[in-house]
Amino acid sequence: MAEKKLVEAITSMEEDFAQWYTDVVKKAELIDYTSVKGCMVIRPAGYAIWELIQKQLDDMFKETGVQNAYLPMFIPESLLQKEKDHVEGFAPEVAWVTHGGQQELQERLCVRPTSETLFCDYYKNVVQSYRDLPQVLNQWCSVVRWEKETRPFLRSREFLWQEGHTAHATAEDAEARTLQMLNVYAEFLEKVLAIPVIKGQKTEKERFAGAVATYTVEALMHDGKALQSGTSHNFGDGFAKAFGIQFADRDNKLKYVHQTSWGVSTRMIGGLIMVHSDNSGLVLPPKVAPVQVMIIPIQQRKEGVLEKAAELEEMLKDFRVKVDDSDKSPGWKFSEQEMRGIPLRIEVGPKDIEAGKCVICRRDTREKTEVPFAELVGKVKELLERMQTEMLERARAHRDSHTYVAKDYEEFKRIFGEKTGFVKAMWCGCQDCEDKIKEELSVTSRCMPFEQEQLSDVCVCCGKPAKKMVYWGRAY
RNA sequence: CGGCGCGUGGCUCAGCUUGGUAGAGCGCUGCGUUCGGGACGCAGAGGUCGCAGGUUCAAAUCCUGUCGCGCCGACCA
Repeated sequence: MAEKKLVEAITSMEEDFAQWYTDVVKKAELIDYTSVKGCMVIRPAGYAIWELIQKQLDDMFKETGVQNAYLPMFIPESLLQKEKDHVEGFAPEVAWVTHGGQQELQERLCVRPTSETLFCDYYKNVVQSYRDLPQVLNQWCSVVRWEKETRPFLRSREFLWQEGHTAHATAEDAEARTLQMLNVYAEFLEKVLAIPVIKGQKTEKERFAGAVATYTVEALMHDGKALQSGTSHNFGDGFAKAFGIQFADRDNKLKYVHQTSWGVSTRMIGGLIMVHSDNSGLVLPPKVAPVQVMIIPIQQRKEGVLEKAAELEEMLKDFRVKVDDSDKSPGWKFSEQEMRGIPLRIEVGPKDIEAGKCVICRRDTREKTEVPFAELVGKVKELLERMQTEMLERARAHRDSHTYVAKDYEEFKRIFGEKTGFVKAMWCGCQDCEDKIKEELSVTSRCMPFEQEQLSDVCVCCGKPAKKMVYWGRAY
């Protein structure tokens, strides 16, 4: 049976994907616009998702020895300019503070677009000996990048994120940490957000400003576009040299530290929406659903109905559960539950109470199950777990069925002309080919995956000997 | 920064061409009837029409300027 469209207020994704996205975000009450372009109110429903992300990710960080800290929001211009590539990368989009009250500042301050320079300035002071290493710090904060085009969660001028910054005694330690954090991101995205990712390295063209290597986790959205969902950078000793971060090693020689940084942002919430949601609204994986179960009483004014609903709520208190006892009609409540992406809905009315059971309806499949009250807790647990796994499986199946292989440029062009998704193709390693592909097809290299395949011996673009297999795609 | 579109109750918009008492639907408040996929009746509240000039007896409407927002490009998480 075709999917029944129940909510007229949401534009269908087939009709207009961008509008669908905006509708879902608004209807689920995740954000509200404000009078400043690109600056969003993250409403309670949206912020609760972020809190669940933060909590689970923060736990994973700490298991690897990360400590949290907080550094200032302002960076003096002179500090920002110490690392040349870095400042060139970010200068076009920084916001500046020029006045304190009425008085013009002697040195203007940039609102952090990222905090490498501040961490460097700090590490320069606290790192003296190899005994002070490694430094493994993270901060949860907001950063500002003055984007021209903005979209809720995907690209806002101020956004929430975490940025980890580490300093190590050796290049090997720094590289190991860079990859370790990338793996944490990949695991988090798959296990918690149910978003499958491709792990790999960015090409030189797509690398972070000032990094020697940038690793990424790339996800495929429902419309076939790619979303860079998390990055981890190895800076080598470039920043250390620019900022003078040196330590005395065991051999009593003065050496520069090797650094990394890694971050994910509220952008992941945008990914969550574009991977799982449907034409009825938001669909959330249970692990990041602020409300996992909504109990909807039917004919709630009849004696015993609300009492039963409260009883079920108490039985389910180990889950994030709520009762919708507002005086809206049941149909309204069903639609609300769906727009807000609440994984499970329990319907309970006089008929059920008499029969000693209730109805559970899954958000993702809309599958309804009748469950005796005595089996409710076990069934809810089972359904939430199943939903979490099946959402990942479905997303993976979608990604795999939208991943293509191209062996020559004609095929490459034809695929991007006809389809949307990832295309795996060989690459010679030169930026000219990347530029040409971007120019002609608006397609960029997403990453050189860790899992390499030898699809052919020559570059898909120029025909010269190939160095790497690359995932290509159109990106958000 | 270029292209397109839009600023009128909380929301979506009509009214503007041709100047003349600010409208509708939804939402909101109260009361009553309803309740297994966005129920209904009755009674209410709510707007200096983005902002600033100008034209006019009279401006949401015409003119000039300005600010802001959304979408699409280029650039970027």
